[in-house]
Amino acid sequence: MPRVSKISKSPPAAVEDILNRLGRNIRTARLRRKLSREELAERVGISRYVLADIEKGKPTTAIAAYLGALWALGLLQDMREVADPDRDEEGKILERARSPKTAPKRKTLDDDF
Amino acid sequence: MPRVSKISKSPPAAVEDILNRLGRNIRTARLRRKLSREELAERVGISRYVLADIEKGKPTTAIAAYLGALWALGLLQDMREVADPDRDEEGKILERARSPKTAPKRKTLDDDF
DNA sequence: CTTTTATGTTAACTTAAATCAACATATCGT
DNA sequence: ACGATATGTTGATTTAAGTTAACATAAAAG
Repeated sequence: MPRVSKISKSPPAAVEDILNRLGRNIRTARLRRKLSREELAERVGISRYVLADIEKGKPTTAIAAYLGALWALGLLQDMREVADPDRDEEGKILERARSPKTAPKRKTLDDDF
Repeated sequence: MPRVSKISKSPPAAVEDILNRLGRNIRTARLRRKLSREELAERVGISRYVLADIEKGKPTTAIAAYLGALWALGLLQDMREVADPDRDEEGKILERARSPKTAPKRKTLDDDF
């Protein structure tokens, strides 16, 4: 992507790690299934060059290409819970602090005077 | 990405679903943390426009932008197990079929004649 | 060894991803 | 109501992502 973002040019180590990991995992899954790059790429709908980039963990490659590879390998379901609000404990705490779900008990009756 | 791949132009429904989900989840996490698009985008190292694309689930956006958003929200660890070979049961079966890990028991002794 | 098959590398080309500026329109707090 | 902040939209610009072709090298299969 032109005017390449900082995040793509030099991603934080954590992001780079995940990217390399993902690439390796996709490669492993492909080899286990005895697929060549060309075969898998064709099923995904990309060129073999992009699949090579994916296996290398290239940051600037379109997310759909990565997800397409997972999809063609039958591994897309692993993405379903990513950033799931139900599992985002940090977020839930912050939300609760703002708008307490349990209605605060009134100390006194509304109409006591 | 120019010469846009088929997978990006018209992703399979499953991929589109995951993409929309991811976008929504990132948005939810951002709002819970009371961050504006501009604030989060700046932390990620992208423009507010790209973050808007991400929350819409745009297929052609660089994977690093998506991962950067997860990272800035403290949700990147959700990606660690995606396509993990240890959890790829389908792949493990295929591999086992090819090269049986348990050495096949010899029916007869090696030196029986 | 020889022939496939898989992958690496380079170069040329097309086109849209990402940025910025400017303005419009919510949405929120006071 | 008001002003401030957040987000939507448009157009112009830049530049690299993705494609193809061609050739090189590596690894399997015969």
